Amino acid sequence: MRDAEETRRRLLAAATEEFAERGIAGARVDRIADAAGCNKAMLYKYFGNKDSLFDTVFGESVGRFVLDVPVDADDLPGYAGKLFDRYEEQPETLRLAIWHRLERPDGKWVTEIVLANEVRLNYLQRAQDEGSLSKHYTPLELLVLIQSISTAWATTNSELGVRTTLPREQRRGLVVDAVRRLIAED
Amino acid sequence: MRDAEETRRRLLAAATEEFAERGIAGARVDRIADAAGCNKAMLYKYFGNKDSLFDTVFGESVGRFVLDVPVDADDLPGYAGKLFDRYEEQPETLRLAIWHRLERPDGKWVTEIVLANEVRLNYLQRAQDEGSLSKHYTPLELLVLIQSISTAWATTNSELGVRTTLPREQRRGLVVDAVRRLIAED
DNA sequence: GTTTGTCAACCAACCAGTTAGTTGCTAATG
DNA sequence: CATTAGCAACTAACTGGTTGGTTGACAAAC
Repeated sequence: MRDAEETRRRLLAAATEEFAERGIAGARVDRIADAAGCNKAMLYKYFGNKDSLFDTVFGESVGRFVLDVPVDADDLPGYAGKLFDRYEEQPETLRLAIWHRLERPDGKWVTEIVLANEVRLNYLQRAQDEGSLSKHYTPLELLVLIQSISTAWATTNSELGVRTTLPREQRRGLVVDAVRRLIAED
Repeated sequence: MRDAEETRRRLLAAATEEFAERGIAGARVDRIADAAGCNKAMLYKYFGNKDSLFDTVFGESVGRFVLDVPVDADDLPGYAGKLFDRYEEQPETLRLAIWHRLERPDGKWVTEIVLANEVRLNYLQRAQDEGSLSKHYTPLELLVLIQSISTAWATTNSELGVRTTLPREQRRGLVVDAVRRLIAED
């Protein structure tokens, strides 16, 4: 106890879980403080208010994600597979991103995402210039396609009930195969 | 005034807009009643409570969607294009579906979706049996892929800033082309 | 007169954010 | 070493406003 850094970390962890599960409007500040085993006033001291707490949570989440899954322009199917793995293992990242998109329509751009996108686009552009990557799609189009395909299973409505019927390895296989097909030279 | 059916319809329309924009937790019952030009009491009389109002809104939304965009197993790229058009023209449907998935984790299955999926899967299966559709992917896999690709632009983070830079026809073209590539016989 | 639709006012619970006061650590002082 | 002043970490209790949901009085239609 009485360790500011540690308290801050516990609050952030609790907030990540709460926001990922319930979103901004659904999250309860009291629940976060309780889960972190400390008082609400600490939360306001360290993070200002609910909204900026979410911003911090989301920023850190994106930061971790970018570090964990660097783009590999010379093996996009493999890159898509790694994205899939990451979304399977840490679904909070994706949930936070979706909450952010839905609940912050006019929200300013998150610098972490802007930078990550620039880096990715540059890599893809270079790979195309070097001839190691098909030019059928532009870098932007590729990014959009890979992003959506790697999250395809996670964003499918539960009524398809696939999470139980199809094993993870098979779902991963689809993601990798689809991206391979898209960038295949004909 | 004094038209029960009309009042109900106005409430439903207002609720659709409110829920699509703010989700279940973020929606405000008073705002819905105000926007419908009637009193909160009517809302509770017709729909019971906030949650079941959302259920009604979502069910009707899915129903309309299914009627508007019937599956065409013999022209999946065209089908994906029509899905894309529908998501562009009436984004509420997709937003409601996402809110539903996020805020109703343990929610029972929506019968409208279950039925629609069965129909779609059957069509795809039949097309494969008849030989008019590639068997590279299973019907389920095809459905998941088409779904995710047709919503790719709508679910991309705003930081790519594509909504302004790329014209709609070009974004549509990507969706159609990607599906065409996926089901092409090699 | 009875049924049905409408509404303002109301309520208890809840919620984000604040405040005034307490606790425990540390380091300067003697 | 013992005392204590200062300060950051922490807390319980409170506040002002909001929210989902209800009620009872009234009005229109039949």
